[in-house]
Amino acid sequence: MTINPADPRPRYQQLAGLIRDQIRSGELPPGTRVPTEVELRKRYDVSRNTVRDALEVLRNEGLLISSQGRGAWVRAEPQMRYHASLTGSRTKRLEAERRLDTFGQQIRAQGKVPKQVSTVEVAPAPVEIARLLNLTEGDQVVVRRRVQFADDEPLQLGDSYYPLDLVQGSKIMDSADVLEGTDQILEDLGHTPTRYHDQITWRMPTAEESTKLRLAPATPVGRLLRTSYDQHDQPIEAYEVVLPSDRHVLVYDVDA
Amino acid sequence: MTINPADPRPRYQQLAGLIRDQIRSGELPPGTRVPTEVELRKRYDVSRNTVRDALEVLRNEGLLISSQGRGAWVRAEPQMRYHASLTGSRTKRLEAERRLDTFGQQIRAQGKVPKQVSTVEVAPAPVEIARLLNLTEGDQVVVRRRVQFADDEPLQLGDSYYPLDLVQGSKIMDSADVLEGTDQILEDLGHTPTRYHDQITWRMPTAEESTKLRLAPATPVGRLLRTSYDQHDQPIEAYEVVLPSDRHVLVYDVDA
DNA sequence: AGGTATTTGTTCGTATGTATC
DNA sequence: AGATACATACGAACAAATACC
Repeated sequence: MTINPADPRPRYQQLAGLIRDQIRSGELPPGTRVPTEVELRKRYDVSRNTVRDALEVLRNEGLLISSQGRGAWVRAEPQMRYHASLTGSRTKRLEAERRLDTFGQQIRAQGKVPKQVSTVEVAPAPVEIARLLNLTEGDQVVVRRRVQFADDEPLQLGDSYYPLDLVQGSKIMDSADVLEGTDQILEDLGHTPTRYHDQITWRMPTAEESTKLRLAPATPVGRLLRTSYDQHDQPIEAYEVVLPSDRHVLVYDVDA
Repeated sequence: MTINPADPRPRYQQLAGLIRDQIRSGELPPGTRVPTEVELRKRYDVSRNTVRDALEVLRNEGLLISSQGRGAWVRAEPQMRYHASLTGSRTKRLEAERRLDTFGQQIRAQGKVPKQVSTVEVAPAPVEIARLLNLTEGDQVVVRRRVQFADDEPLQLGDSYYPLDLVQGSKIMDSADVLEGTDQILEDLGHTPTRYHDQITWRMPTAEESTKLRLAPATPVGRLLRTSYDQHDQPIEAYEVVLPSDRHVLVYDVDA
């Protein structure tokens, strides 16, 4: 594999393509060191700047991470698997069917130490949330915001919204960690979650998210917006999680 | 506002910051032409390459669009959103994921004209696909690749992989559009899809995806990898869709 | 602890190509 | 056709961070 001057694509794009293929094929597995700029320069007979342009393309695709004085590496695969749902007959309910809220258990199951920093406030509902919870824009909601860590690495940002009159005075309004899980508390209040409605989108992070989650450049985030309904089919919670692409996979099992 | 050599940040980052602020403040509204590289070079007294590095940063953030011979502009706001899966009322059925294959119906339902360009080939299975289909790496699979459009706007890239001995000689190997849907054909072959296993990730697009999907810079893509299982719980298809963030929302309804 | 080599990051200069006006 | 503007590509030098002895 070499750079072909007759190829209509620019050299740096060709080179980016060659390296990308090596990553895809497994020839350069996640975590591997990429040859240095000088080595690539020799191997493909282009200038160092052209090598740099190629690597820049791959950095922007999120395939590589580089750091000054050390080198460049193929970015590692996501570690955290979210079994967001597990339904149905054949698989009955495995332990995977858990509220995302019970974050600690999922992290411990993966051999890591969970930590979270929570705040609770009462605020007017944002439009989108109000609509999901059948409220009028500006109605008060209780917001629990959490930054969640595994082994002191930030993993995700999770905000839960509850209609104020539903949870007023309950433990949910306590910013301390709720060990039994918020679902249990909702159930104690007479609202058992029976179904979820999930909307998944993805985008580039805001500067704030970037900081809080310590994101590498070119790391997009996923957004899972889950609405929970109780036994009367009333919406009782809207849960928004922001998930860095390099740390998560969402998994759904669905019956046809 | 000028570049300050004493500032610890590199010049191109400073310049990117200055221009970014002008965009944020509305001084450079969406759609406005950005000064040419040569003008910026004079105004801020840096080299043209440094100006280019700054503009590159902003292009990667999605704030600018440039085109050769014409100039650079502040990017205008995005367009339409497409629900990759539509949900109606609440039902037990997980209608979240009707087959994405029945692409045409969904598009027509939104008053748009569907179109798709398909190719079919037989190729060795990539590692990840082989694993999902219970094959050995390198085993042959049939690959149906589609670029799907709505009103001549590209919406998504969808590749289906089938074990070769399962579909050999069937209509699936015909690159013509399969009007009844590939699920129907699989059923005719004695394999009824009964459950799906979905994995969702997101990342930055490759240059090729960017071109095929006509993506604006800094538009991340979602990737849905769906494995279908038949009545004997044998994997019969792996389906990979690449979905631009500005055109899709994934929706799942899940029973607790 | 200290110094040197290595490696990526920044910045300039320069030339040429290609698309657009 | 000519001018303008962005794109590609090379060379060069130095800075900054890291690794190694």
